[in-house]
Amino acid sequence: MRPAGPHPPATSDLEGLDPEQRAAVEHDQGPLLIVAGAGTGKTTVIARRIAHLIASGRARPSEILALTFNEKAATEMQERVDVLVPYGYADAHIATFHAFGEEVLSSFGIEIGIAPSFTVLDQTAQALFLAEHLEELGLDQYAPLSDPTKYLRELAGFFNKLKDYPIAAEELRRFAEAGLARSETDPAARDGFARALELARAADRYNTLGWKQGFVDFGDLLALTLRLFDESPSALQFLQQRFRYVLVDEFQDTNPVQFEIVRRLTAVHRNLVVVGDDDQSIYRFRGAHLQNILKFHEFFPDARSIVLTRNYRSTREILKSARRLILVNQDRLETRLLISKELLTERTGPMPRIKELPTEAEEAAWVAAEIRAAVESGARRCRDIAILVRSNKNAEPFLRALDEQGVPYYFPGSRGLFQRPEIREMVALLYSLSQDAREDHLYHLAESAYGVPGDDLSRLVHELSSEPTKLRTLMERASNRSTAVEISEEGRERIATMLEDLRALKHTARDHRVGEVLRAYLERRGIIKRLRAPSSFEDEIKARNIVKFFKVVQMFASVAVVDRVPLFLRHLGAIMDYGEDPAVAEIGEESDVVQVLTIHRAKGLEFPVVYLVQAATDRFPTRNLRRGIDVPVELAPGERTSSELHKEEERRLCYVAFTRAKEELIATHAVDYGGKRPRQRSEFLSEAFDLGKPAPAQKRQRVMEELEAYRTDAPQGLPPLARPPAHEPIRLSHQRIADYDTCPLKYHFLHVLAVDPILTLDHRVNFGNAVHQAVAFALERHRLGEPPTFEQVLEVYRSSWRNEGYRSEEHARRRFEQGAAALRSFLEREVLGEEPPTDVERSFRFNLGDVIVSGRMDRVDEGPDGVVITDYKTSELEGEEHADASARDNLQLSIYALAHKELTGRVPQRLELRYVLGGAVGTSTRSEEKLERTRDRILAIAESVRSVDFRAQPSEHNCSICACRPICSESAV
DNA sequence: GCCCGTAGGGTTTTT
DNA sequence: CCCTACGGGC
Ligand SMILES: Nc1ncnc2c1ncn2[C@@H]1O[C@H](COP(=O)(O)OP(=O)(O)OP(=O)(O)O)[C@@H](O)[C@H]1O
Repeated sequence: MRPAGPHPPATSDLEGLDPEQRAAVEHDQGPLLIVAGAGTGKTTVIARRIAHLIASGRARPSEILALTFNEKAATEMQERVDVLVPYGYADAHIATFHAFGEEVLSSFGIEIGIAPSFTVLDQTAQALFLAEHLEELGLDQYAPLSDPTKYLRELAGFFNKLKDYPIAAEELRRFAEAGLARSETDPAARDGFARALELARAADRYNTLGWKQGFVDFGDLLALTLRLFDESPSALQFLQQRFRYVLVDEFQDTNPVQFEIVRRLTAVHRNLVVVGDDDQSIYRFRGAHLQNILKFHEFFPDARSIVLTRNYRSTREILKSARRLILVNQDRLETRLLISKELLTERTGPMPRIKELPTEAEEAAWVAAEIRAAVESGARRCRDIAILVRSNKNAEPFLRALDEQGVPYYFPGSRGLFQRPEIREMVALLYSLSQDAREDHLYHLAESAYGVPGDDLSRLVHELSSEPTKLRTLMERASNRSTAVEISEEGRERIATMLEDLRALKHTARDHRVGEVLRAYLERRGIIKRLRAPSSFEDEIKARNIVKFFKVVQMFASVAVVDRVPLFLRHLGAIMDYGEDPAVAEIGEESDVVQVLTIHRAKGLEFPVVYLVQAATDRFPTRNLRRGIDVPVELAPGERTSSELHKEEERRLCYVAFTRAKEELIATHAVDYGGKRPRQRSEFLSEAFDLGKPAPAQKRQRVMEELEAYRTDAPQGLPPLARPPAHEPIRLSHQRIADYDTCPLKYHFLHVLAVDPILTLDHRVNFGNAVHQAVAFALERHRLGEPPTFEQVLEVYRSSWRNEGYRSEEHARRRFEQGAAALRSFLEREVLGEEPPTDVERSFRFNLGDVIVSGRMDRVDEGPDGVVITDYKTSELEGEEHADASARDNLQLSIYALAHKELTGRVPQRLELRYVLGGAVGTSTRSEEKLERTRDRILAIAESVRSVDFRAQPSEHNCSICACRPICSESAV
C-alpha cells in the first residue's frame, strides 16, 4: 500500500495537471468549490494549490490554513506539500479541525472563560467522567434504577452530537419547554418533550461540571471555538487576518459546526477552497452533512465551481460499474446542481468479477487461494492487494484463511483488545489478587492461563453445589490431595502452580504498582521470555497486545492517586463497561503484505487489486438500525434518518470500495453464513452489474456445517460428555428451556456443568427475588384469609433483600424504596381489592414421552369459566400497550398453559403477566395449536440436550446480559 | 397481495 | 430486547 497521490518533481508547480486541475490550483481570490468523483486528483489539487500559493509568492506559508478531517489526512497532506515545496520552510498550517480548535482555545479560550490549561477528554475519559457524575446530572428516564448506566453511552453520544451543529443545551431547553407548554393534551408529545428537557438539563450540567474542572471534550473543541468566534470579535479578526487562504479537504465529511467555523474565518477575505465528493460521504452517521456542500452556494452565491472528471486511477470497466451503482442514489449533487461527474479514462482492463461460494469458510479460502496464486506466479505483490470488509468482524474468516495459505497480511482492527485471551487472562489474574475477586475470575484463570483440564474444573464446581465453600478452598485441598473430588494429576499440578503464583503475587501486589505486578506474573509464567523472541505470528501479536495493555495500565498510573491493583480494577471495570475498547495491536503495517481493511479505512487509498467480500444480504448493505438518542428534527434541519437514506449511505460505501481498485475488482459472497436461511448476493452487485434479481434461493449446502459438528475440538473449553443413556429422562423447566433457546452453551454451563455457584447474580435478579418473595407471602396470606399488613410484607421483602451489586449505597436505597412503594400499591390493589387466589406457587410436573417438565406457577385462580394462570414480573414497566403482546409471546406462560392442559385436559381460560412495578397487566390465551408448537419446541430441545448438542450461539444482545460471560470463550462481546 | 410467524442482526470511526 | 425482512399460508 501507499498513499494515493503523485510526487512530481518540484521544478514546475503546474506540471502534469490537466486543465481543470490547473484552473483549481491557479484559482485566484474568492470562494471555490471543487466537486469531483473518486480518483480525479482532489487531494492532489489541494496539495498542489498550497505549493502554488507559496511558489507564486501569493501567500506566505503562515497565511495558509488547510483543514482536514483526520490526523492521517493531515500528515499525508503535510508530506505532499513538503515534497512540493523544497526549501523546508513550508510551514503552512495543516491540521485537523479539532487540532485547530484546540490551538485556538489555548490562545483565546480565556475570553469565553476557558483557562488555557484545559484538558481534552477523549471518549473513554468522557465516559468515565459521566459515570462518576451520573447522579449529579438530574437524570430520571435516562438513568433507570434497574440499571442507572444503561444509557450512559447514548448520553455521551447525544452530548457530542449536540456539539456537531452546535445546539446549545440552553436552546434545547427552550425548545423542550415551549413544546411542553403547547402540548398539554397530547401525552405522547409531552413525553417526548419531557425527555428532551431532561436531556437539556443533563447536557447543561455535564458541560458546566466539566468546564469548571478544566475539562473539554472533543465536541467542545469545535463548539467552543465557534462560540469564541461569535463572542470575541477581536479574536476572530486576529485569525481572519492571520489566515488569508483557507482550504478544506474531504468537505463532504465535515459537519455543520465545522462549516460554521470556516465560514466565520473566511467571512472577510472569502478565500476559501473546498474539495469534496458527495458520493463518498460515508460519515453521515456521525454528523457529516451533504447540506454543507449545498449551503456552500447559499453562503457564497458567487462561488466558482470546478468539476474534475478525468480519473487517474481505475479502468473503464471498474468506473462503469461504479457509476451504474451510484446512479441509483436519489440524493446526489449531480441531480441537484445539474452537473456531470461522470468519470473519464482511457485505461481498460478485465471486467470486474463476481464469485459465489457455498459457505463463509469456502469464500475466505477461495480468496486466499487466489491471492496466493497471484503472488506466487509473480503477477502481483501482496501489497498490491486489498480485501475490503464492511465491518471489522467480517474480517475474521479471511484472516484465518490467509494464515492457512501462509499469506502475510495487515489488519488494523479498531477494537477488541479486551477480548483477547492474553488480556482476559491478565485481568482475571489481577481480580484474583484483589478483595473483589469473584469465583469466575479464578475459574477463568485456572482454565485459560494455567490450562487446568475442564473435567477437573467441572468436578470442583460440581462439588460446590453440595459443599458450601469457596472454589479457592477446594482448589487448595485439591492441590494437597485433601479432597475427595477426583482430580487428574496434571490438573493437580497446575492448580498447585497457580495457587503458588497467586500467593507470591498477592504479596507483591501489596506494595507494588500494577505494572510491576503484571510484569512479575508474566515473568513467573515464562511469558516474557517467550515473547521476547516470538517464534510465530501469533506470539508476535500477543506480545504487542500485552504491550498495549500496559499502556492502559500506564495511563491509569498517570492519573491515579494510588497505583495499586484494587483501584486499577475499578478504573478498568469502568472502561470496559462504558469506555472504548482499544484496538488490538497492529502488525505488518509498513511491509509488503495484503491489506485487510474496512471500507471506511480504505477511503483515500488505492490498490491494483480489490476483493470486496461478504457482499451478501444483511452483510452489505447492513440493516438499518437506529441507535442512540436523536436530536429533535426541529433543531437540526435536514437531519432525517430513514431506511432509504441508510441504504444510500451504504451504496456510497460500496462506491468507495469499487473505486479503490485500479485494475481488478472482485466481489465475493457466500450462500451460507451459518444461519438457517440461504443468503443472496448483495443488491448492490445486481445494481452495479445489471444482473436483475438474484436466482431463487437454492437449498443451502450444509456439508461444511455438518462436518463442523464433528470437529473433535468443538465446542471449545468444555469437557467431553457422554451421551446420556436413552432411558434416562430429560428434566426440563421453564428456565432450562429458555436458557437452551438463548444459547445451548449457556444451558451447558448452568444446567450440565452447574457452574452457578461461581457466578455473580445481577442485582436485578436479587431485586426480583426479594419482590417475588414478598408478593408470594402476601398472596398466600390472602388465600388463607389472613391478609397481611404492609409492615409484614415489608418485613419479608427486607429479609430477602440483598444489598449487593449496586452502584452505591444511595442507588441500593432508592431501588429498595422503589420495590417497597410497588409492594404497597400491590397490596392495596391485589390483596385489599381482589378476591384471594386459589393457589400460590403451585408446583406442577408432567411428562412428554421421556421428558419431564416441572415448574411452579406464581398464581392460579380457578373460576366458573376456567383457570387463570398468572406470572409476576419485576422488570421495569414497558409501555402498557405492549403488555398483552408480551403475555402472548411469553414462553413461560405457554409452558404453564401446556402443563395445565396436560394435567387437566383443558386449556386455561386466561393467562396473565402482572408487572409489579407499574401495575400493568397483560392478558392472553393459548390455542391448542399454539400449545402443540410449544410442545414440539420442548421436545426438540430435549432431543438436542440428549444428543449433547451445546454449540454456542453467541449474539450481541444475549452475550451482553449473560451471566456466563466471564467464563465463556465464545462470547460475542 | 396481505398477514403473521420466524429468523437474524445489533455497524462504520474521528477527534 | 427490539426491529426488520422474508417466506409460507391463505
Ligand atoms: N494530473 C494527474 N496526472 C497523473 N496522475 C494523477 C493526476 N492527478 C492525480 N493523479 C493520480 O490519481 C490518483 C488519485 O489522486 P487523488 O488521491 O488525489 O484523487 P482523489 O480525487 O483525492 O481520490 P479519492 O476521492 O478516491 O480519494 C493518484 O494516484 C494520483 O497520483
